[in-house]
Amino acid sequence: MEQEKEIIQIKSDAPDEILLAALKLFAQKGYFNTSLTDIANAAHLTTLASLYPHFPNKQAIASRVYENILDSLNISVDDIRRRNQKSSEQLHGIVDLLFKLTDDAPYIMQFLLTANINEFLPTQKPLLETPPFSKIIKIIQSGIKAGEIRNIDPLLAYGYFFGIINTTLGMVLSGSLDKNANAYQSQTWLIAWNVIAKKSPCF
Amino acid sequence: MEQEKEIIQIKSDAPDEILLAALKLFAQKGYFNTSLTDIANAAHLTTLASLYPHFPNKQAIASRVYENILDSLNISVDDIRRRNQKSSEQLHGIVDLLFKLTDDAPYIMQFLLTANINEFLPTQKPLLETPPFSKIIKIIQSGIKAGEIRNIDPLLAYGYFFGIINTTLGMVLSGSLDKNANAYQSQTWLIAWNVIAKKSPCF
DNA sequence: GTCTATACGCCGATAGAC
DNA sequence: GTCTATCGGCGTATAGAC
Repeated sequence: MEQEKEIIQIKSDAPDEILLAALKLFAQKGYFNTSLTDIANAAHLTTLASLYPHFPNKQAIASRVYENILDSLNISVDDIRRRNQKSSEQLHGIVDLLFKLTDDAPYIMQFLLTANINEFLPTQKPLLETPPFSKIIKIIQSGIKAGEIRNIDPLLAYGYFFGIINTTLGMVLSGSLDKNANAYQSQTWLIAWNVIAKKSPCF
Repeated sequence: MEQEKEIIQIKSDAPDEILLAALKLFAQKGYFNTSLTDIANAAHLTTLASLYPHFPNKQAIASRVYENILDSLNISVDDIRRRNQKSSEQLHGIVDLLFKLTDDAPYIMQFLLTANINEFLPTQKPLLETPPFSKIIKIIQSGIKAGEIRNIDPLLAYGYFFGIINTTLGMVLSGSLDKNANAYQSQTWLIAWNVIAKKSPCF
């Protein structure tokens, strides 16, 4: 997937071809069903031994995949926050990004949404404590302060909002929903936003 | 967890002690991080060899765990449908069940919500195609026909509704939300229902 | 049905030539 | 940096006594 490569801004030298192959396999089959031989082959190497000059072990590969995705997300979130003032606009930008990623870089979203990262990277922080996601929590907190978002526990608001978004995207990725993510975006955004918005007629 | 035992109505002979131990370990560490030795020890056997008179292999253990949970859920869903007429009441009953399970039988919910079952049971049907869950879809379809639920793709409605419910429960199970599930139930039900209800002031 | 002992295979990892 | 060859270990599974 060429898009994946661009989106997580990887150059095309050997270690990054490895990371891309690993991402794809981890997303498709899961970490434990993916052997180093699988990764080597997918990265056009004839043997797993060729991985070791680039990475010390299997976990390190998964770690780099994870960190690259988080770094890229973090940059995007920063960009979105800079370009937009209101929390609603910032959240809309993030939703837009996630829907685009689902259609253009499905492996990234599959890895983020369905892999249980702490099962194979027990030392890594859980998603919610990483920079991009704690920034999203901050956006919600700002929205509450500014009176845009209802005054509930920000984490609960996060759960409601991204529960809707992520489950929808997960069903697109798994094929349960048969159109691409883009087809559901405006409708899903509206519903998710109304769930947490203060001015919503809902509550 | 004694509750787990009752809820999935397992008798306490040897094979079921094995299943209970396996459920707990699969939920906590994941299928691939759980060895047969782990399961044997947790089930008070001194060696993994003692598992084999009861189950032919590791997959079979996981399969039985999965099937027992689904059977129990299926019975509960049938019961809820029998006792309630309106789709709203039936969904409320199911939400009630899921919140109770989260507090009383967390391993069951963890297994259902966070395990990627098809990664280690590739031959089993995905959750949404199993009897209890296809019945939930039917409840939503009935609600649409009856005018209780908005006229959208039932699968999308399922995603919105259970996106909110399941994500909330997942955050309780992971500790991201610090109270027990019961503390969030009424609020979360109201929001999830309003998202799909036709008469909601939302839409 | 539960144990001891053991076989077997796969996979992660290393050594060393080129 | 990529290869061939090989090691070591863990985890699944089996044989067979009791």
